[in-house]
Amino acid sequence: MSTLSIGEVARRVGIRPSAIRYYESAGILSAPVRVNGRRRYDPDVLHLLRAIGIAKQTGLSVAELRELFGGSRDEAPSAVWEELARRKLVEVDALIERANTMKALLEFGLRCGCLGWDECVLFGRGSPLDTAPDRVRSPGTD
Amino acid sequence: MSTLSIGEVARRVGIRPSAIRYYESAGILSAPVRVNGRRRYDPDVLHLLRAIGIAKQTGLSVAELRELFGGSRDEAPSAVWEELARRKLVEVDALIERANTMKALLEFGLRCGCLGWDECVLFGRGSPLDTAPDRVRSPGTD
DNA sequence: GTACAAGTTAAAGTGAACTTGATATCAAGG
DNA sequence: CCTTGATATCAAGTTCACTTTAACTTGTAC
Repeated sequence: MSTLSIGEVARRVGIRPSAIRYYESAGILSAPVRVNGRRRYDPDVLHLLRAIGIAKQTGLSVAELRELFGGSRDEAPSAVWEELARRKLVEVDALIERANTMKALLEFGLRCGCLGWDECVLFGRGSPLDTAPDRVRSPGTD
Repeated sequence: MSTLSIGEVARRVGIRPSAIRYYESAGILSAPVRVNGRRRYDPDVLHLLRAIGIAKQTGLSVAELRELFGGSRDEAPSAVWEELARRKLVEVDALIERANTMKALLEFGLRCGCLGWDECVLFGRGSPLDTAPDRVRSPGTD
């Protein structure tokens, strides 16, 4: 029915209209129907925007969002799409692992009551942090 | 022993010397001993920098890193520190949940072979994305 | 019909997190 | 002695992801 204004959509997903226009200009969202020049959205866009929100929060860049969500969505996922999705899946797994490490680190810091962080086993030999770094999308690590 | 040069440290943790100087100027790292003006690091800084790396990847800002890691580390965690750590723990849990949702989303997209994403149950009624957004540190969502 | 809220565009501005450039210092090797 | 390479400082530049501003059009309320 394409009944939602840009303001409605923005309000419902908790972002600003300017962000929606930006996503459109960035090729993440396809241009919606217009009535008298105003964008009119189908309610389906709410799901898409929420998916985009999740993806952003799990570390995907706008460029990656375009690759993942920018397709016309009128055809089945392509081989290129699958490639990216598989790569991203690996990275999301890595993120979950690091988040769990961070959780352990915070919990230990809260629980230990030790003589300062210097003494924490988490920062010493045998620490879960003692392994080589293995980062996701970290800029300037070339 | 404070035997590592800034270049050595950078190389070992996989970041650039400029990042280390930046962390120092930002109050995340305390200023190390200097020999002839050059920074000399104790190997312990490697653990700290790896912890900082993990924290950054789980969404903490430089300001938060300063609060968490910027202390002198010569005293036990303060009440303020505990407050922040507890808050961050909740956010990290939320991040893990969202990352799992993203994982499910990607796996579904890879597995479904449906007639385009429009048809995916993930984007329709009853989707895990159908719930209200609940974001962490999202800018401009005021 | 007039005011006002909400929409439009293009261009410029913003904040975070570093990086880069200019200039200078210093230790070691040939 | 001189060049090389790593380091130092400080200011300015860069990238990303939006937001804000300016100038203008529309739909709705009074």
